[in-house]
Amino acid sequence: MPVAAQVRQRLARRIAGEISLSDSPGRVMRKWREMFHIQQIHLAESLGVSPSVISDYESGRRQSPGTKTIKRFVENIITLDEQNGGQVVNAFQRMMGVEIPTNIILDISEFTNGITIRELLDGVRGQIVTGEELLERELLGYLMIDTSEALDVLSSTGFLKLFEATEDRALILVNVSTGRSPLVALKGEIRPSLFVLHGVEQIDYLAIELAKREQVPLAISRLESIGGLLRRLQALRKQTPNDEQRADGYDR
Amino acid sequence: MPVAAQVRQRLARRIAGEISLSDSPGRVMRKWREMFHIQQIHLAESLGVSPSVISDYESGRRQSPGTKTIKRFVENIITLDEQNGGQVVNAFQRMMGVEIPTNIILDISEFTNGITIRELLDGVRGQIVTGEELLERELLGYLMIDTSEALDVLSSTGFLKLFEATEDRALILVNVSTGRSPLVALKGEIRPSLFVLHGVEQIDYLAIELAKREQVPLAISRLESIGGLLRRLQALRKQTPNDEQRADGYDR
DNA sequence: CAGATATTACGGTAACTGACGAACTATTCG
DNA sequence: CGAATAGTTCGTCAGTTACCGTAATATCTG
Repeated sequence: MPVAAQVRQRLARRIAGEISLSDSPGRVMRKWREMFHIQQIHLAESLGVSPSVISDYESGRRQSPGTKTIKRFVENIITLDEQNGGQVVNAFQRMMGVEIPTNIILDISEFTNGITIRELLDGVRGQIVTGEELLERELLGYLMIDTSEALDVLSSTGFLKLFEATEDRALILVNVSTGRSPLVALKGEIRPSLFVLHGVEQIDYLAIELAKREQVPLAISRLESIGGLLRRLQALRKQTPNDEQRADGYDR
Repeated sequence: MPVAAQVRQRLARRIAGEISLSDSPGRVMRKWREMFHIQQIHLAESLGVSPSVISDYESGRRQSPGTKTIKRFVENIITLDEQNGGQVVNAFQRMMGVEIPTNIILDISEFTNGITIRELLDGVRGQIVTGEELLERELLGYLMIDTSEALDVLSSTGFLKLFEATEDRALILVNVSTGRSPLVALKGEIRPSLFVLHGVEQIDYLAIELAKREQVPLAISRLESIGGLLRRLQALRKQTPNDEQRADGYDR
């Protein structure tokens, strides 16, 4: 089996398993649909059903969807992403080796055409703290994680693996208190090209020192909400859509 | 989360995912029930339903079981095994790191109280080919794999990992042609305590040489069918049942 | 081959899924 | 604000699931 198909299958099994074992399958379905940046309408279209059906599942009106439904759901979200250049599947592929619990992942994507650190920071209203000289470096994607959750479930080697998995990408840490804990895990050679902290009141001096010493750009975002951050990241993803695949008049 | 719970969860997700994505969920359910050495009657009892219900699922009368059903099914087979000493879950735990496709696994279990190589060979009517001096070594479990299938899907490092995962255990290879291909993969330090080949007409001279050189006992089984082999292995598993858990008069 | 054990096949029924569509509510943006 | 966009709610209904129980088969084991 080709590698791509294998990754696809592993991811599919993972999602399907999570849905089936959940006490509220609908919530998990929603989580994954959102992780794949797919709207109900587009998913519905792809499944050949009315959008209200998706909403009924996600809201829990249907409490125990059958395997056929789950299978169609999982295969469709993955296929839709693949048709879109595999931005999410490919990003996940890097995570697969790491065994990261998906509940710490708030958002993940590759950029179809890389964007620079400067462009990303402009997009999310981020202020660079250290590493100004690297603003023109290209980012291939980003990963946004829930730091407080991650600190609970990840060991320091877990963080290290996360850093390795985000090589050449931006690691966006939200729900950060001081920034110290994640940054101290920074040891290996392979690391993200950019750290963005969100939700810090008082940034830790050691975090800044470490970022300087380890030569990794560090920025903070002072956006109000995580939702706003997410929306701005979406806008960056969309900047260069894969036009060949778009014949239906929609501009996703 | 304790390690045991994590293994349990990973296995549960895997099974649930496989069921949900299958075109015939019932067949997959049967596969796993059998892998866990649980009878329909006992599973039904544990689920609080009539045995015909299980049969209906497995035979495919119900084509798209709901998540509730899948969840209950998966959790019950795992719990039943755990109540029984975790013979299968623990055996699987060693496989988890290896990422072995489950379709090559025909049977897997730990022995609650180890048995010797001699006892196992007596039980399955096996004839030792080389390694007579090691007949009194203890085996902690066994793994039975479909060799022809394994040769298709496993690389030689895949085999090596399989060998590592069966340290102190018996590796029973069925559908073997000459025994050469699996044995040549034998290189590392960590390896099964016993190879049993089933279905060989003419055992390969190189296989014997390798087993001798690598000091690993090699035996062949001349039993008619794989089914017979499976049944005899069952008998060995049952030899020392975990009596405290048995208050219902059944002798599983 | 008998007798026990395990599994299947199937008719029946209440509850629920899978789907529609129309009306409704948020949210964003010029 | 008003339109556009995204998602929700809900009545409705045909088809299916989830379950039972019983009778009919397999499958072992002595």
